[in-house]
Amino acid sequence: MAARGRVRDKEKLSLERIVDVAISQLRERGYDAVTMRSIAAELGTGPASLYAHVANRNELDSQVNARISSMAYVPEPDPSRWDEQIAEVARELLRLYREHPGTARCTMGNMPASIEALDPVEKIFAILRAGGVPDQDASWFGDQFSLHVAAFAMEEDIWKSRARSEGLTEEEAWDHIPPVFMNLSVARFPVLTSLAGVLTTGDADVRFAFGVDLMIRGLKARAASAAERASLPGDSVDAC
Amino acid sequence: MAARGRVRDKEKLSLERIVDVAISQLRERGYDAVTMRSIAAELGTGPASLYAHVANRNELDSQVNARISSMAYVPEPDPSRWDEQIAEVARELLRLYREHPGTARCTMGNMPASIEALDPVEKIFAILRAGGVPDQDASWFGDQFSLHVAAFAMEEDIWKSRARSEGLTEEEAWDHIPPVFMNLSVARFPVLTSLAGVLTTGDADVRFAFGVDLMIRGLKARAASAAERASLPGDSVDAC
DNA sequence: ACCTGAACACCGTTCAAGT
DNA sequence: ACCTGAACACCGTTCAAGT
Repeated sequence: MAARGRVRDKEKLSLERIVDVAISQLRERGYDAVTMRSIAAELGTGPASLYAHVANRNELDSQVNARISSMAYVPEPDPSRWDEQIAEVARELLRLYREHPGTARCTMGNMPASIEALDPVEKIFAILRAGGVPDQDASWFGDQFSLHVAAFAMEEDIWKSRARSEGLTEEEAWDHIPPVFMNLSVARFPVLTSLAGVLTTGDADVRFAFGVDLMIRGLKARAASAAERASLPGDSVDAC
Repeated sequence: MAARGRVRDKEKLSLERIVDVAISQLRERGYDAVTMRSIAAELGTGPASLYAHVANRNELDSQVNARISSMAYVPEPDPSRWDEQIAEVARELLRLYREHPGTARCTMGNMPASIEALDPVEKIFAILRAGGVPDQDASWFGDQFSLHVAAFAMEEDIWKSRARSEGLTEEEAWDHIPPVFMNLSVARFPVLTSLAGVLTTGDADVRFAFGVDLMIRGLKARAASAAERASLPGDSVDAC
């Protein structure tokens, strides 16, 4: 029993265990504090051992990204409410990034990640297709939508890390913002100062919902205007 | 003359010179190769000297971001074509990030940056206001729009850096993508495989224009629907 | 094939000392 | 106030050696 069950608590290294530890450390210590060495240490070995399972730090990030992505729940397509379903997916992805702080920074620059991470992507495109979104629009939307969600999560994560490293709570850090806009020169920033109140209205969730809403409404608007005349994305854009 | 003009070619350190060197190194070597030490070396001193002008690496990034942002040209508001003007601003910002590779990574997580960097922001809000966009929508749009543009530039920059570090040209790196989608299992990824052709259609500029177009159209669509009934951002979103 | 210890070539930042 | 040399406490990665 003793000679088997836990002779040593090293049960062989594997990519899976490495990613497990990486994600748990990401959550507990934040992105900057997780290193090859800290991961190796928790696994009871030296950093060199990790390189038998992962090519480098970038690939580790990519694997972390794949793991998080593969955890996303995406509903079966319901054509009558594809737009709400896309908004739901956005919230689900943000929820996952938040539940595993630090992982958003592994995502940016690592898209589309690995093949296992494509399952949720497949489902997102299934929803768009069920909703009748034209293939080309759906394709580009998937790209920009994923980027936007990841960027929001990353920015939020950096913001929180920074606040923490300055010894502030999130609320305290937030409280530093409104005065900045209030105290701007009215002569130099007439619009910004007049917007000061509204600029700092709404928490992260509201801002996120707004951004996602913009993209979904934009997609619908394109379909509507395509009904009149065939239009390319550049439409109002590559005129210049 | 010799005793004055260039006794030594160290003409006093300053934040300005440090940022100058940082940006020029960012452009030439890419984000990862620019360090406090490399900047100091080019200025003929040691890394410790920089800390008299900049608190830490994060603040240097923030200063680089401020410098780049302040270079953005934003046109005077023309109410009749505010939407095209916003698209122009997006292209101008992307152009700046591209002209100074590596700086996009200084921007993410550093918004809204410093006060000097707010001049372009003021002008963007002036265009939105001239276009009749409601204050709250304009405010949230400015936030999500800036994030989206910075994220696009950052992703592109990381992508290019990665390609370069693997000894590939951008074209070669791009060529690796289509086969990935082509060779997916049709059974597991029926939608993705059917979209393979269209997924890899369009270069970076087209994708960028598409994303920006979505956000602008979304903003207009919100105004249109607000005409019928007062609506909050959550509308189709915080139902769940 | 997998794992390891030790080393290499770096980092950002601090600090006492100089001017 | 600004600058410096030297050091501290780290990094990611490599490599010869072990199993």
